[in-house]
Amino acid sequence: MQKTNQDIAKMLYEMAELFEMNDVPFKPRAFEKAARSVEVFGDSISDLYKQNGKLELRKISGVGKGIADRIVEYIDTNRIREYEKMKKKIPINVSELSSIEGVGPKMIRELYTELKIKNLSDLERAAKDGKLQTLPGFGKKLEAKILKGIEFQKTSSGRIPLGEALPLARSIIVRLEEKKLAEKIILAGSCARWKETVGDIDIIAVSSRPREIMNFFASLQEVKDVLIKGDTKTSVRLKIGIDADIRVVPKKSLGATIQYFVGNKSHNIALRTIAEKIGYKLNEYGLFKGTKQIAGDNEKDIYKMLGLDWIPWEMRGNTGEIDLAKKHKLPNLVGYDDVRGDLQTQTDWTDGEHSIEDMTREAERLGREYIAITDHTKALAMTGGSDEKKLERQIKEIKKLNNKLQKEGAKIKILSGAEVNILKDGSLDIDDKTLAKLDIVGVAVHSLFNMPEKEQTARIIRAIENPNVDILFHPTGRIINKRPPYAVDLNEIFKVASRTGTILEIDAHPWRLDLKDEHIKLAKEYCCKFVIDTDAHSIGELSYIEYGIGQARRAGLEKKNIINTLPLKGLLSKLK
DNA sequence: GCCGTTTTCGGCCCGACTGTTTTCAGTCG
Repeated sequence: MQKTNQDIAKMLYEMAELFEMNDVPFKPRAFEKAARSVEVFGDSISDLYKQNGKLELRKISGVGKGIADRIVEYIDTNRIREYEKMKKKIPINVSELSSIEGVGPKMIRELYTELKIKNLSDLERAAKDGKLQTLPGFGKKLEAKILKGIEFQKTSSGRIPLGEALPLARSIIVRLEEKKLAEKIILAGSCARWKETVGDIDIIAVSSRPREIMNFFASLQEVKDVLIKGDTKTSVRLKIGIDADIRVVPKKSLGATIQYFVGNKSHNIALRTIAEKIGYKLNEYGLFKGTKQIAGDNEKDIYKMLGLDWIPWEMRGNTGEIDLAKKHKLPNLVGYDDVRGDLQTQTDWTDGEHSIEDMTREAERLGREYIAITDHTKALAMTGGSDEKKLERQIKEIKKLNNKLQKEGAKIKILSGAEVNILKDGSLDIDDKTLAKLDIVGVAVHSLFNMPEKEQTARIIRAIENPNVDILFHPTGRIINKRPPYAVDLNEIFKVASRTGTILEIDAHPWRLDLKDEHIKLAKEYCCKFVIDTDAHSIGELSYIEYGIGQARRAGLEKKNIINTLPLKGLLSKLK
């Protein structure tokens, strides 16, 4: 089995913890840093090594000779001798134990040497038997905390989709604002970066009444447990299964705090390192020269003092954005108001909830200038998919509706389309004559998700080579936290899409977000064009567009890369 | 082990909070 970047990262993380347990200096940080880079690296590291050799691996930030050697050993032999040696000395399940809140490498070592605890069930038994509190440095509270952590881990799913976290975070913020305890409340963390899944919700407040905010936050109805409650910081566990943190800071530090809580860890470390090199110190209270704050009340000044352009929140992942900011080459990102129309929607003609007219009126209310109706086609029998005749009927119906709306003075225009199924051999389940009559033809895989990569890739390529096809819908088919993407060679797909002018969809539905950020980045390198649409099956889902724009911004897309930022006329000229 | 406006040696991000102990190490983000 080929090693994925995730596999490699996991191994490096585990080695970092083993070094830490053995009090090896500096190696833990080095391995952790390399693991983080590996985790977010765009291409397959196994492929990179096999195609271009070991030296290529040194291009991954934080990977030098030593770690490159170990990655190669892992890919080639499926094991790392040094890891196995350490593991033999301390034969315990480190990643399992350290996944418990409050349990770190030093405690794990203590637990093993004193009580021979090797895994989670050992730990649970010892805690329940009251053995932990007998150890030096441990006490009753710590034991109870560990038990709670184990209990939580059993019921928690880890990260939840942004589509669940963001509405919840926004609702908490609304209530904080209504309390009027703070001058300013800001949503930070991965929600602010529009990351597709969220591990915790971070909120920043500027207030002269921090105590009251801490109390109010800890008493929210969504809170299951209070983990930490201090003077300026409170951390709670939410019933939904993730944590939420709030931090109160003085106004003069607001920019620095936003910087600190929005950027991911890697981005922040990189910035602090830059600061240090030019004789400054950066923390969540500001940028300091000695003890003097030289920037901090707003973010732009901090970036400027570090010799960088201000970096949009979505891009802060230390994946090349800092270098672009240094060279003044950051992209001019597509804005949240730039998308003019929706190009994938389903109606009650198939599996959608609402009529074409209802969907159109809601789209107009949202400010869209056009909406494509793209109901499923016949191979998806369970959705009542359209055949050629039904599609012809729908085209007529849409014409009628367009006339009616125009008479009423509505600005929005309905486009006729379809979400056409790609069959096993790459042919489509609607004939070419009918496809040619539609304004928009999107194609998608809805069956045989488990085909081998080569066949799946060939299947999709044949479909997008059809001259009637405009868009490839949800190109990888993944459902976040539920269904993995099907095996497909995206490099090949993007190459062909670029050649045939097939537009790639960024499906904004928060359970899909397909293409995802790093795939968008890759497709951009092939000069592909994109569309951001909602895949809405009801009027409420038409507002999901912001999730897709968030992903596009994470990948550095500009307005010009996205065809539905064009007015209708311009858009139609780009379709086949 | 990594890295270089301190470039092949000598440093390595930084602060809040907790529990247990009484001055701080460990954990977390």
